[in-house]
Amino acid sequence: MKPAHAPERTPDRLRERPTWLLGRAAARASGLLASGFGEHGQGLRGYHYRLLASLEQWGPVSQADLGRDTGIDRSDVTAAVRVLEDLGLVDREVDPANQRRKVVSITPDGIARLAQLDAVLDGIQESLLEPLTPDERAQLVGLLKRLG
Amino acid sequence: MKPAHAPERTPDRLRERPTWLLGRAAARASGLLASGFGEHGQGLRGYHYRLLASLEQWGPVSQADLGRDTGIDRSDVTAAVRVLEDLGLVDREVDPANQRRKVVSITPDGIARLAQLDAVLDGIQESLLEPLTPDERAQLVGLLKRLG
DNA sequence: CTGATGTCAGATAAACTGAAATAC
DNA sequence: CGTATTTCAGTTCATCTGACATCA
Repeated sequence: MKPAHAPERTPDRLRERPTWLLGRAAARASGLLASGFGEHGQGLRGYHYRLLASLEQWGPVSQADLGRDTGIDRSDVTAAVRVLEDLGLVDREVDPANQRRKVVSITPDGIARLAQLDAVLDGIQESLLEPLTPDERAQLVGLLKRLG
Repeated sequence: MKPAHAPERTPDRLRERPTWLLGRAAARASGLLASGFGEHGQGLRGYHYRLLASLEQWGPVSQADLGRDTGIDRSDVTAAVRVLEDLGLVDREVDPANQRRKVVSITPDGIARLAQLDAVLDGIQESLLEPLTPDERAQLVGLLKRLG
């Protein structure tokens, strides 16, 4: 009775909406990311990558600053840093000049792992942007940066 | 002792990554969406909007098809449709030709509500895309569509 | 029997909230 | 005292998984 389900019946109200398109693209990216990190990331997730990237670039900082730099809530930084510490990817010590602070720094293992994760991300990025030419990719990046 | 926290210390590894930029933009969009729908949506969320939009455009369908059209899992369709039904925005009846199916259709109230939500989304879209010119917005939409 | 459908119960990842202890 | 830091516990939203009874 019922005709076969049409493959593309996304409502027009969504089709052209930037909010929707952004959500779809981000969902695809995060799907790729989850499976990529699942295979090669050994339990690490987006939060961990962000923290390692920040530590590698900016050097040791307190957890609170780490949260500000990466846009991760302090309470979530706590848990993620503990994971990284247990894996030996970061060190953490109390700041002698301020006993409240715990200064986090990346270890050589952490730097190596960051490089691996970066390679994983390169692959993800490639498959995500595969439909676009290099020029278009740069265009997209430029436009997205302006939205920040 | 410690210098004031620099405002922009997003790691370079993230700054230029489409995956990251997409995530940030989508997060901003969904934040705007949550607050916009919170104020004017009377408890409705993204799922409900998507379902109403699909029903309005394509007419009555089974819940399973509704899920396929909107990219919502059928288990989530169940809950969302129940909410819409309780609000009188959709009707639901068992398909007489196929007792498994429940055919969902949008009501006049649902159509009116959809129009309201659409207006809310217009506002959200405007504040999200405010930094871009009309040409750039169209460019962005075009590029994002190609990623699907 | 196979397969589609609707439903439920629960898990997940990312983000946020509120409260507390500690140190400045 | 007021404020910053870390931590814990709990919550939200969107998404997904697995199981199950029903019916074609």
